[in-house]
This record gives sequence, structure tokens and C-alpha cells, in this order.
Amino acid sequence: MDDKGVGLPAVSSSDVLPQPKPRENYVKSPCAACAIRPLAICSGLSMDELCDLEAIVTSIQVNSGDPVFDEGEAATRFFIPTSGCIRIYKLLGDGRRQIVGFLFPGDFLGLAVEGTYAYTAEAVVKSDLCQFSRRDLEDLCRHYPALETRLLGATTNELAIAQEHMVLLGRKNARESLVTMFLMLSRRAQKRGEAGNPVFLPMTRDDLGDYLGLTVETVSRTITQLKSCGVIRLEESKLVRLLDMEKIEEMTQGF
Amino acid sequence: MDDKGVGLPAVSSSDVLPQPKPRENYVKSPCAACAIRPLAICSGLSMDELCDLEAIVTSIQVNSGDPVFDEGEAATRFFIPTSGCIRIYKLLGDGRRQIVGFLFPGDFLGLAVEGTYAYTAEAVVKSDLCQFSRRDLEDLCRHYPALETRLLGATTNELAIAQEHMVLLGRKNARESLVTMFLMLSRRAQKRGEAGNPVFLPMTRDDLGDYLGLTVETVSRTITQLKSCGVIRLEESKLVRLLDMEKIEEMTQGF
DNA sequence: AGATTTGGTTGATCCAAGTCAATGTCATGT
DNA sequence: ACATGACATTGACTTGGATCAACCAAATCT
Repeated sequence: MDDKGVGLPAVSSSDVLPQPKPRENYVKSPCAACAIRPLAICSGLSMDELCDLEAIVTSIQVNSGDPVFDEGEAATRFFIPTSGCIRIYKLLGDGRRQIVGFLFPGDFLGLAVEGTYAYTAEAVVKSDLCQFSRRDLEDLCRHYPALETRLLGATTNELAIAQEHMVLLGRKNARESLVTMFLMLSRRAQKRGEAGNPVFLPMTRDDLGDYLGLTVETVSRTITQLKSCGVIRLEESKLVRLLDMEKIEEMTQGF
Repeated sequence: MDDKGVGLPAVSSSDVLPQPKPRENYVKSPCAACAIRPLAICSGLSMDELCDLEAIVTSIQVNSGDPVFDEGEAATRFFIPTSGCIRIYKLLGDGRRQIVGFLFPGDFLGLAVEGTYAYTAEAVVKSDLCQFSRRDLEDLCRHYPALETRLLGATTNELAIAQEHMVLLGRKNARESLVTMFLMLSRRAQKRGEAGNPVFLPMTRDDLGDYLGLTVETVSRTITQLKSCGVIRLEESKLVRLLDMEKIEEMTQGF
């Protein structure tokens, strides 16, 4: 659920939590000064390596609702969000949508199967991303195997999050699912150096539903329910205060 | 869903499909002669590399129902099944179980988060596995970066399968889920050089349910339903003949 | 051969979440 | 200030899959 240092190649989990700097309005910053670098696969690189990385990166900005890439598109680019939030999802033929993940600063985006993206990526809110050409990044991996090790660690981490998500989708009820998601978002925010308690939900109720395998109505009703039994409080529609952590942990683990 | 050549580091998908050799009773074979090597991360290695790999591998056998490792255990070992079938799952506090994957010959097993296994692995049927010490494998990756590239490719592939699984769990109904699973097992069997049409299900109905987020009863009823509408035929209780491929593809894609 | 266990199927009933529909609440533009 | 449209909430009703309970068949044990 929460992202941890990871992988087959032992990645220490010590290099997390940078001093939290404001990172809104980030447009084009040299990697060396990047506030979210300690969170991303580009952490732990030498100055030389960092220069080489800087040489191949460009920065892009996407507005709320804009696509980053579509499922099935040729996977020529690789991204690291530096601000905002990205949703990645897959569609069924009749329009049913399953959101398979939300990405935040320091996560990565763009792994491909058979040369094409396996899902669609869209901005949940206005977001900035570092963009690499896939070829450039492959070349860099060949020079700096440590980069590939970090990539493997990050992918392993994604896989663990995906497995947690499967448990949620397959075996948890609406209450447990929502609470699990709130706790997960809280922990991820903390990893990024943010407060974590009033949990900020950048996405709509509809997005929540499509992430949790529920409908909007059920999401809305279940939030109301969690409020009335004192587990959470809504400070604003998208700002959830976690009140009873004991109960929350318990629900999350399925007791 | 089906496993494809993968990843950021472009892995060709050409080196699949070995001549299908009998691999039951495999006990301790040198890697050079290994029938499933073309399927696994150990494919595409030079003779030198293969020798180094052989030097660190041991072979183990597990009986039906035996554990390979448990969730939370220190992740000291890494495995590649060479025969049989392994289920990996996570449990909730009250015993609810979600199977997050089934592994077949050539797949890999043992990625860790924070140094511990994130799920439990158990044999579905009597199975053989190549076993590596994690440390040895890490060392070998340092010598042969291509090995790590293959590992990244395989992990990326796993992630894509996990995402397909999330769509199934979150957005498909019982009929669609079962059909999707049959098709997936068929395709994976074909990749391994097996026939693929009567699909062999090594696992119990209970396992199917815990993979699909359903109960045994629903699995059983839904199979009966699929039989009576002519989509499949049961040649034996664990041998499913796919009859109407057109309909099957359609159901799988959610139209 | 008979007893026990394990896995699979079927039936009756229930309920959590889905569906359909109305209404509320903002934020934005004119 | 008002119209518009996107998002959120609530209510009434339906339903797919869960639950509870038999029952069956095949494998294993004694």
C-alpha cells in the first residue's frame, strides 16, 4: 500500500522524506535542485549521472483532464510527475472503467508491454511531469546499471501496491475499501513530506468509485456512513480528517 | 493478461515456445539443458553466464498444498518454477483470502518489499522450482546487467497482468471473470508450448473463487451456466474445452 | 467392502451494492 | 443576478452474488 524502499536489489528506505519545499509552479528545474528527486528513481545518483539525466529530460505540463498518453499508443516516452496527480486506467468495450492507480510526485509512469502503453494516463488536476525519451533512458540505464536497479525497485513497489489493490477489489466491502484508500493516500502524502492527516483527495467521487470498483452513489453513501459513525470528518468535500485511527487500522486489515 | 515480451528495456518476444519436452520428474538439471529456460529470465544468457547461474541454483520440490514461503517472512530466496503450479495470495485478518496470481513454469517468484515477502506462496500441485539465494542473484545481476534487465521486463509483465486482474475484480461480472480467466490460462499454456484448448485447471473451485473475488458456489453455478449456453464444455471437472471463441473474446473485452 | 474426507454441485433465501431518478451545491461565464 | 454545467448527495427499488444448507461423487483410509 504505502510505498516503501524495495526490490530484489536491496534499496535502502533511508533516502526518503526530503525537507518539504513548495513544489507548485515548478516548470523547468535542473535535476540537482529538484525537490522531489529523493522520492524518485533519480535519487542516489552521482553528480555526473545527474548531469547526464538532466541532458535528456524535458518538462511538460498537463491541465486537469488532459491525457498524458492513451492505452495502446506506442510507448516512446517515460515520465516522472513532479506536481499534481495522474490517474491511470483501463476501459472495457462498453465503457466500464477501472482506475488501476493514482500517481503522485516521485512516482513513475510509462512502463510498456510489447512496446505499447497498457493503460491510459490522464491528469486529475493540473500537473507537471519530467519527460524522457524511452530510448534515451534505456541508453542511460546501460551506462548506469544503478538506475535500472532503482527502476526495478520502483516497479516491484508498484506491483506490491497492485496486489494490495487486488485484495481490496476482490475481498473488501465498500466501508473497508474507502477507509483503506484514505489511509493509503495519507501514508503516501506523508512519504512525500506532507502532513497526511487531513487527507486531500484531488480526484472526484467518480474517480474514487472507479478505483474502488464501486459506483459514485455507493462512494457517497459510504462516506456519509463513515462520517456518522465517527471514523472520519469532512473538512471540505475533498479534505478528509481521519478521526479514529484505531478503528481505521482495524478495518483496513479486515478484522 | 497473456505474458508478452516486455518492459522498458525492450525485450524481444521472439524467444518463446521451446520444443515442448516432458518436464515432470525434473529434479536437478543443468541450466544448459533446461526445457523451460527460453521462457524464463535465464533465457538469452551466454554460456559463461549460464555456468555462473548454474553455480548458484539448487532445485527443490514441493508437494500439493505445501508452502514455498509465507507472507512477512524474510525474503532470502528467489524461485523459478519448472513444473507444476504455485498460488500466491494475501489474507485478511478474518481469513478472507485473495489469490493475486498463479505461477507456471518459467514465471518467477520472490520479489520483496522492505526485505520481506509481500504474499504467501503455496504449491497448487506437486511442483519443482529452481531456488536461488537472493544475495547470489543480486551479485550475479551486478556482473550481468542483462539479467537485471530481464528481471525488470518480467516484473513489468507481472504488473501488466496484475492490472488486467484489477479490471476483472473491479468491473467484470462472474461470467466475464471466469471466461477471462479460462482464456488467460489457455494463452499462458500456449506460450509454454502446450495445446491450450482443452484448458487444464490445476486449481480447485475454491482457488478459482479466491482468484476471481467470488465464492465457490458462484464459480460452480457460473460454470454450469457457461456450459448450458454452449460457450464451454467440461471434458473433466478440471479440463475445460473452449467452444465459442468469438463469444469468449467478446465477453473478455466487455462488450 | 465400508467409512471418511475432500471437492463439487444445486437449492432457497438474503443483503450489499447497483440502478434510476430527483435534488442539492458549487464554480464559472454572461 | 441569473443561467449553465459539473460534481455530490439522497431516496426508492432491483439484483447479482453471498450465505446457509443439503447432497453427490471420487479419492483415500481402515
